[in-house]
Amino acid sequence: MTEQSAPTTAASGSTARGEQTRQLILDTAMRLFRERGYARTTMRAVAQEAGVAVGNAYYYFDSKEHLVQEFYAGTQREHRAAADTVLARERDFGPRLAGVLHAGIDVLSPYHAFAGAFFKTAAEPTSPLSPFSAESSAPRDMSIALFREALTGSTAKLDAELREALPELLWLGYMGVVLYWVHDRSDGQVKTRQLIDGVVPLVDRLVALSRLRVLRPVTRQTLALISTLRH
Amino acid sequence: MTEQSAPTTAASGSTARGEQTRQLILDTAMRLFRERGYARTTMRAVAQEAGVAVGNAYYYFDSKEHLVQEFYAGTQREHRAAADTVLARERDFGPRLAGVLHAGIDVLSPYHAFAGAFFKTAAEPTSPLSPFSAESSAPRDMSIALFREALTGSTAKLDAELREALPELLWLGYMGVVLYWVHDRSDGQVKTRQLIDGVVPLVDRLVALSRLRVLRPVTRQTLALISTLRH
DNA sequence: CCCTGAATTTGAACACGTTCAAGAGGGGCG
DNA sequence: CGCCCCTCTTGAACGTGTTCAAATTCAGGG
Repeated sequence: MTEQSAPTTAASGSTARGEQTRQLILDTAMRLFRERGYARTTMRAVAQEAGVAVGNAYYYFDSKEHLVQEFYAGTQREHRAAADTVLARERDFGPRLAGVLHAGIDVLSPYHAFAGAFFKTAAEPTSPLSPFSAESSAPRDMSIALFREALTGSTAKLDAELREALPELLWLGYMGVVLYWVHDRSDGQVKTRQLIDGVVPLVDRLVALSRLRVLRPVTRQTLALISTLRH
Repeated sequence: MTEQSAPTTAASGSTARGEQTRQLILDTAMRLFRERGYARTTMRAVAQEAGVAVGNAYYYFDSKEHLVQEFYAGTQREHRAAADTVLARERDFGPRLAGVLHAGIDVLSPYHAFAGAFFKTAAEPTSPLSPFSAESSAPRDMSIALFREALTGSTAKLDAELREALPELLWLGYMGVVLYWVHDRSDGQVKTRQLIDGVVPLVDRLVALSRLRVLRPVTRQTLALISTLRH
């Protein structure tokens, strides 16, 4: 229930004329995506079920894929909310990280069937929907902030430089987890849960080890490489 | 100019009747993909330029995306060939790995402009074109074999268990490099080269360090996790 | 030389995402 | 009230990937 970035505020009941129509179309589309999957949901069906003309849907959304972008933003907000309850409770880095990761998958769960299509659009670099694109920087930054919070709010001790760079790496790892989840055909996507529970202690231990003398050069080199690649 | 996997051999001039047509369509499509990009190449244009009816293209290829799969298989063969010259020369693990990775990007280079579309189809888990799908297991296994060769043909000393599991991890890392390359907008994709040159020494060092007492538990845990996730 | 069955080829037709010119509604202003 | 202008709505039309029943080609047997 947080604010949108749109120019209209949600404070009063009377926003721009078409706001209700927009929401109706979006809700209808999301329902059909869940019921029929992405590919088998036609824009004509969305329009018909919402009781508007097909062109009207295109007045509010640039394309069918942009409907998915709204989904992306929505789950992002839910992820934040779900993670916050865990972050308020835990202090250790491991459980905090696990909590954020599990919360992300929790939120995505109802959409597993059509999440493939979601990732399909996300993978195309020219698409504004790519999680790496400039257009997605807002939700991406919010997601990275979540991992930063998991780290800085914890009792973990680590190098200042690593502390700065790690959140983005954790987000990248999260993208990997989501990729695994999308391909995960196990019952209730149990394997993804196992992946999280197995990988978190490893990350936790490696972060602790990074201060060791033998691993210092590796840490340094890694951070240097990242800063090179970032321009 | 290596052999195809098709049942017909290329030795005599008389293969199945339509083999030439098939190749003509494929070559035309690849040329148009390079010239105009994937999205702006219509199947009608491919058919017209190849001098056949549009339905004929669908007789040989199940879909437009399946034309991309042929591209995938083709570059796989070229990758093998390009990597072999490096692997015949080098003995150290680092240079061997770097050679294989650079060879892969070398082969892909001419297609950078339309590689986005390639990755788009590759990301969808339900698609047979996904590098993780059962249908792509042949090229995937060939690619993994390439990394196994880079490792086993080297002088690197490492745990037997790790030696067994590492090639697949290296292939996974290679997928990551390709993903980075697809998004790489730097001139001539220099940054991808920097990524390879920066990451290879790190991997090399970590593999060496994996035998150290402090890192043994981490290695063990990692390998255990992988075997859990593989069923 | 014709006949038969399979391989190949054709192009009109279909469903879908998307566009766009045209209109409807409705509020502010003279 | 009349006029204007901006927001919103419409649905026919376009271009695309794909399908399919029909036509064509061809090798080999009779």
